[in-house]
Amino acid sequence: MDAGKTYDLGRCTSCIIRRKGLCNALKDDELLRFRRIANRRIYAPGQNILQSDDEPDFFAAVISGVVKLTKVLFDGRQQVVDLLLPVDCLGQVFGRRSSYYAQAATEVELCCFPYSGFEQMLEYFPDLKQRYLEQTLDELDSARDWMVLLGRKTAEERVASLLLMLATRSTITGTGQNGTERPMALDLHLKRHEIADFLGLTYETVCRQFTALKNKGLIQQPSKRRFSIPDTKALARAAG
Amino acid sequence: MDAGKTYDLGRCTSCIIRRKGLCNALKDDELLRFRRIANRRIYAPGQNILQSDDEPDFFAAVISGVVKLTKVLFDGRQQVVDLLLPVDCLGQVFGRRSSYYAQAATEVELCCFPYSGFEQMLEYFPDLKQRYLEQTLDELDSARDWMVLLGRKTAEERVASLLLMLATRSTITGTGQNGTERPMALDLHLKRHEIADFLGLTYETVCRQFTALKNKGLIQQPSKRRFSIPDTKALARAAG
DNA sequence: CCGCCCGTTTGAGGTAGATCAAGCCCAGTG
DNA sequence: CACTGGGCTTGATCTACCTCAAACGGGCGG
Repeated sequence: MDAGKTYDLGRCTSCIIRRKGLCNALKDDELLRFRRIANRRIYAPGQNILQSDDEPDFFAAVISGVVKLTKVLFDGRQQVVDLLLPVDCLGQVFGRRSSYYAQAATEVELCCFPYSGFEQMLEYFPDLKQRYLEQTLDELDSARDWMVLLGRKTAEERVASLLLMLATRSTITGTGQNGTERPMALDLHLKRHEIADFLGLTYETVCRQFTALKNKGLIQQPSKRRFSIPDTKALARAAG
Repeated sequence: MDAGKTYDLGRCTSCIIRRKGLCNALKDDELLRFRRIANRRIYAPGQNILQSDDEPDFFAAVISGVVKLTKVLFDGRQQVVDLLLPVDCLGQVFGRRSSYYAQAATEVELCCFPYSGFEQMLEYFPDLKQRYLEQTLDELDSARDWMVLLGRKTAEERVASLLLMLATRSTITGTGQNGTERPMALDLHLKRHEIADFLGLTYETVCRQFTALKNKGLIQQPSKRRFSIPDTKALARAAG
């Protein structure tokens, strides 16, 4: 660990994903080299990050905000295939080209690396590649879970699943310091229309399911975008 | 390449996936070591390869046949999340546990490795890990394509997409030696019910869409399980 | 403060696909 | 050969969700 020696890691030191993202696979001295090729970018809500036919130019980690990955059919039908939250990664390495659109759903801050540099780092630091592999395997798992949702769940189950997933991941929640249940909460920055495109529904249906869940007492809405989940288990049951 | 030297690679020499599977990342002398920990298994159609709650015991590559990966909801609703064809891999590395069922859809031949051995090999041969990473990224891409199908495509588009996908992958086709179009064909070993679970439909709907596609002349059925596609472009259009 | 616009909600009616229910085909078996 | 059972096909009806439409609400510029 090269104990005692310190490095000027600048913004990396205080970076909120330092201990969770890909870069956690790197020791401080290694990170230094990584940092040299990194630069941060900010995107406004709704702004495009990648077009389907763009020349790929960078690989990035999400630092804050939510990025929507969508695919679109010839006639405009859209499907959101992933929501990237802080720590998640974005970009096609190894020259692969597949047609996503990446769009900022909220204000988004990215930590970007040019492809070539990132690929060299993967080669150079086996732990980094290992980490990236495991992260990819996780994404594959959750994509498959989502396939179950899209193929087999009812509208209500889909909405419940989404809320549960977001509440679990975006842990605004105080997650009971004693480990016990405690109402979870989340801020929903997605429009009804975006939610619909993620769940394979129309926005009207999403709307109706929201009010249905509220009427059943499974969710509450203390403020405009804040939702809270009084009974996680019950919502999980409703989600299948 | 250690030219001139030959190794007793036994069955690996003639293995049909040697040049396409993960093991293609290994040189002959490396493969020798790989082979030592491998053993082949045959499964009968319908036989379970992995249960959701099994202790994971091996990692495997498909040599022949089709393996169905399915997830199932508490009340029995099923979703096939992937079809593994020759070259594809099966198994959860790095101690990850996620609840699939893997079932032989046809007679299946697997090339199996104990987890521990396989993980050591990954560590030891960077090219192997690289190859595995790329294969995983490919699977993620196709999972996402399938999400579009499940979330946004009509029944007819789904069936057309499946046929197209299988025809493309299982290349029975003579793919016109001059590169020109030529009717593609495929053998369908899946039951209507399994197809339905892959497409997020019921088997009756799948049935109706098959006859609809036949009536439109988009597919033909020369024999019981053989299908042929007279005009690939037209079917692709119907698939979205 | 008004009015506009964008997103949301709610209603009424239509439809793709699910569900329920018969027959059919054919391979395997006695 | 008839019998049986599993899978396939087709028909009739039902319904969850889509579509179309109208009203609502609140943030923002003038």
